[in-house]
Amino acid sequence: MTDFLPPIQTTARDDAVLKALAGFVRQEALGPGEKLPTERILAERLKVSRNTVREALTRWEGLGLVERRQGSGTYLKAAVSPDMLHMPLTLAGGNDFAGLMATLEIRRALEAEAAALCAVRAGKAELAEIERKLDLMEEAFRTRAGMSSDEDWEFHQAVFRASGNPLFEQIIAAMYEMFHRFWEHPLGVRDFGHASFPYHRTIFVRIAAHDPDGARAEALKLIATVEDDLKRGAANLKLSDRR
Amino acid sequence: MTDFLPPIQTTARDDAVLKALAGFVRQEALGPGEKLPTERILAERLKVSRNTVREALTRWEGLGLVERRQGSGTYLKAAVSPDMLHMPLTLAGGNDFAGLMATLEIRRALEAEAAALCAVRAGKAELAEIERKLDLMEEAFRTRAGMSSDEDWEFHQAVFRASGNPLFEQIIAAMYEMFHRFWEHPLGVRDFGHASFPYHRTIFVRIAAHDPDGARAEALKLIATVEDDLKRGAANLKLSDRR
DNA sequence: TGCAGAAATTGGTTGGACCATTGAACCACT
DNA sequence: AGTGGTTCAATGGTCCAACCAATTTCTGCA
Repeated sequence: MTDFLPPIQTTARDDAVLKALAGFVRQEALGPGEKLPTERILAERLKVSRNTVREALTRWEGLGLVERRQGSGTYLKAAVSPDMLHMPLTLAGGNDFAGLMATLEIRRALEAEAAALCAVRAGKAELAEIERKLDLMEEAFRTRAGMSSDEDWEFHQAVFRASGNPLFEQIIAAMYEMFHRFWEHPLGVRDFGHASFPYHRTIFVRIAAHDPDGARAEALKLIATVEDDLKRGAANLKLSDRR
Repeated sequence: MTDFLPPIQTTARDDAVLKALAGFVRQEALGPGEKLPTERILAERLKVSRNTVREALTRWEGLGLVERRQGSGTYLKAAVSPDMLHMPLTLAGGNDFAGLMATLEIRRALEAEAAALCAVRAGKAELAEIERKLDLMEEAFRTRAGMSSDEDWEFHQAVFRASGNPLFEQIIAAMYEMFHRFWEHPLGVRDFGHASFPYHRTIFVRIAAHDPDGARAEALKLIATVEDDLKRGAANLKLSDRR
């Protein structure tokens, strides 16, 4: 009675185009930045309409795999392989306080884990790079008497990169815009992020000591201070104006 | 000299179409499942070609915002607002052992944080739902004498859902396929995931006790056992056949 | 040689046409 | 009444041919 019949698949033109194109990219060993055939040529070779090719490429463009430049051509933006994992995340109302807190929670998760991994895996070169970013950040903090979002971000990026897992950097990079939209306009809180400053060095110390649990704990403390700042800012301005 | 001039928008037809459509959806208060105007009507109303409308809708379809059914219409799949944050992530090369370990590290990060958030936020209803899934999983474990990936997954999903942050569930859902590609063929390890079984209940206990740090620690233990299983499996079969 | 303008290339858009699928209305038969 | 088949309009999917707009390349003059 409850027999499960999966729906059959009849036609999937543009998907087939994408699969063929992925195979082509793989065979030609095309990397990021390289140009792939023009839409007209693809349409002719694949025996489909140029319109169909465009729909397929639009999909890839939406996924950030490819960049189209009018008059020039279509270029790869990222490595593409047949077995790729696509994660289109959509956060409704990305402009309000709740949306920012949601992304911050993701950041806390990743930041803690990346710091812990970093403590296990970072070699001398990675540690030196992280410390260099840390020095730059502290220097900027002294001269300009406050947190500098750029240098701060570069420090965190260095940690993510040294985690040895490219996924961390990718995910966090995708959220960069979201974070910085508020970093630049920190809800009217003076000295926003000020409280998080000391934890940058403590994180580094725990990483350098190859103490994953300690690094994780310090990272959690850092995000907690940022979260407190945000909550304070949200309390200051009543936020009733935002839709 | 370094004046930052935002690039002017000379032509951005399909983006404009999407913005207009988002405004329309908002004004008409359309929710998931509802049908939006046909491509022909949209083309006529917006004074653009139907092809342009199609490209715009293809973008939304790729983002999972919309579903097209030939002969029927185009339907909303998720809430859509003009200020939405899209984070299309594409993770390459998830088919080898290193790729799986990389995703597992992401999962550890999210699982730990979600459990902690859950301990803070989960109400009676959410706790009951999680325990229900837990009971189902333990029942399946007893009757079939082994871990059941479906019931196991549903338990974790319930935790993510109760975290109160939709991003967790989205990210983890996108990785579901990747995890299960190996779950089903567990590298020749007998009783794969067996060691992780007891931690499911300990996680729940810590969540129910509203102990975020405890829940986080238990979640970390659970993932650690899975990681050990994987490493054991990778050591068993030499893995030299996988590209 | 250097460079401005012409020409070719390439993605973006348009309008129109036809196909494949869907779903509702209708009809015939039981 | 209900079952099944047919018709038909609506809708997304594909195709074609042309033109527009941005970019690149070529060409010829100074």
